[in-house]
Amino acid sequence: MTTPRRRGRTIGAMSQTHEVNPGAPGEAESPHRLEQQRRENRSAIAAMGVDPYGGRTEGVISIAEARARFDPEADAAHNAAGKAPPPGYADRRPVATVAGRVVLKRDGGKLVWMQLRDHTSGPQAEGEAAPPQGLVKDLQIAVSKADCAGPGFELAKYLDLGDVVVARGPLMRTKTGEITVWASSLTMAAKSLAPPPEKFKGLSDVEIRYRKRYMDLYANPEGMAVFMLRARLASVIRAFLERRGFVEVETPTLQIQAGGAAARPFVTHMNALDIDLFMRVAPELYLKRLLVGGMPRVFEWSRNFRNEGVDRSHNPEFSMIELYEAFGDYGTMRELTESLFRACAGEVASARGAPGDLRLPYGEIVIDFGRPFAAVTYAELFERAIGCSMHDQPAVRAAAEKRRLKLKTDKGVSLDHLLLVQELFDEAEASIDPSVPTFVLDYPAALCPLTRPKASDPRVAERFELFVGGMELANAYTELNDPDVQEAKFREQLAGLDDEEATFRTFDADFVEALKVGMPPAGGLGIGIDRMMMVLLNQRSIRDVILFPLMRPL
RNA sequence: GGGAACGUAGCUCAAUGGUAGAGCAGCGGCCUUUUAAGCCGUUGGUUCAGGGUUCGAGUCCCUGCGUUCCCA
Repeated sequence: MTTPRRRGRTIGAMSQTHEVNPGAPGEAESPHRLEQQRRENRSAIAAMGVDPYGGRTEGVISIAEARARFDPEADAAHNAAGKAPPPGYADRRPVATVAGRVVLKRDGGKLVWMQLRDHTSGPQAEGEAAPPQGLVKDLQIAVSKADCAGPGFELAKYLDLGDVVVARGPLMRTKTGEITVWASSLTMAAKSLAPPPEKFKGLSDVEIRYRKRYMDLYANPEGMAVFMLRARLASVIRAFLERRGFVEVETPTLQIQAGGAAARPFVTHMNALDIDLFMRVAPELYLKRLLVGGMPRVFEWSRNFRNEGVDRSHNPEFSMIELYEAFGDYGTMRELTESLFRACAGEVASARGAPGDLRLPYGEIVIDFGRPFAAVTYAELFERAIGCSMHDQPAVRAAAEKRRLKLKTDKGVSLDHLLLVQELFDEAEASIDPSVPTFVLDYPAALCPLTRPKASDPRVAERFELFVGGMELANAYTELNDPDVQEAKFREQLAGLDDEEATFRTFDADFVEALKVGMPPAGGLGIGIDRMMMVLLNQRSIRDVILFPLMRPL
């Protein structure tokens, strides 16, 4: 067989399996010319006897690991030995096997340079101190005609940007100072038939980044860094909760009734039983059943589904940590929340290379998770922002009028005092300093019917919300455990529903049955994980912390 | 739900209503220490889709599709 000498030249008489595939379906749309050229290069590689799609490979280490293994002394000794090493000289340079995508290629004739990227690496532009947080610089490999065994050198000539290769060789430093794998072998792991994004500017079209995350992750390593860190934070959260005795459980995602939150559910249908089912909007009512059963501390990493709008801080499916602690209350939840955020911020600080510095950037601001979180009661915040007591009914109505809020419902019914308070409270929320994590405590009892009122003042419920970066990130309660009170509140809620809401909100009789069995007093907490990640990882949109956000089909 | 902006080569972006361009990628050539390698040559377009105005539309108007931002 003739070994191809130059890339791109048409290869004749090939018997390999990876020739251009004329039998592919959809003949009407012939491959793009760039894809066609890559198919030809694939054929050329196959003609060398190299499988363009590789196979099992032992001993591959990450690029970060390879960089860490570089030994300056062994490299210096090797250089000192010169081209004619003295007898008895042994090359002590560590040998690394690395795998990655070819993101840059410089063909110098008989010496081909490439930059390999994996999940631990990214580009380091001139003048920049380091690649994005948590990543090392892409690793250079050199493929020399003289030193690379087998078809490796010829293979290098035919590689396209975006191909995945495996290189093995000693770790050395070039005379310009760059740590490099001087390849003794080079094999193919995957041929990329798709034209790659711009090699320097990456992929900046946000729509393509969300729709084709597989391109985004390698073209924009800062995105990779976000998702790798998100995964580490998930581990931190689980470890934190387990250390405190919480048990991770899984409860139904498909529910007969979508309870636990006032949100519009997705509806689906089960054929076998011929019933409609709802995707859960919250795991709450099942987790509380577990407290009844005797599990003292439970949490669920819950994917919730809410059939509502999509914007910068809402995706129809989102992750929430929900947890319940028997014999706790919203005070124990507050301590837990603050400690958990601090633990996560600490992990981010370490990844940023500044362990212990919990001042994390978020857009234009810096959020300090190291200082004690601020706390203010609902009533105080209301009065400070609106200028009157929330209990002063005429003043509240006047404040609402002044702000041209609508004072009547669509049906012309005059809005109740507490609803006006609630409307005005949006303005109070907006007045919270986004750079200071702030607990808002003690909501009006009438606004949270599933929460236990304060013994000292039944007008307020033992509930808090945590605001960070201008978003509500957490919500906690002292849970109601009196079945009769719970049932009455449920019925009261249902009575106020319009016809549309009533179709998917029904009375959860079994949950009341469970409370009759007896649920210990408990604190409950929900944390919006995606929003929490936005704040910790400095991402402006929820779509930047969700791998595959919902996109309208094209 | 209301308002605004954007959609041009594989990617990143230009183009007063008047011949659709550049950089990168690609293709051909040279090169064994390159660094977004370099040098010479070169290919590549249904300007999101569909209507309309005009002698002439990437550009102006309308509708649709998609995305982003602001507001509620």
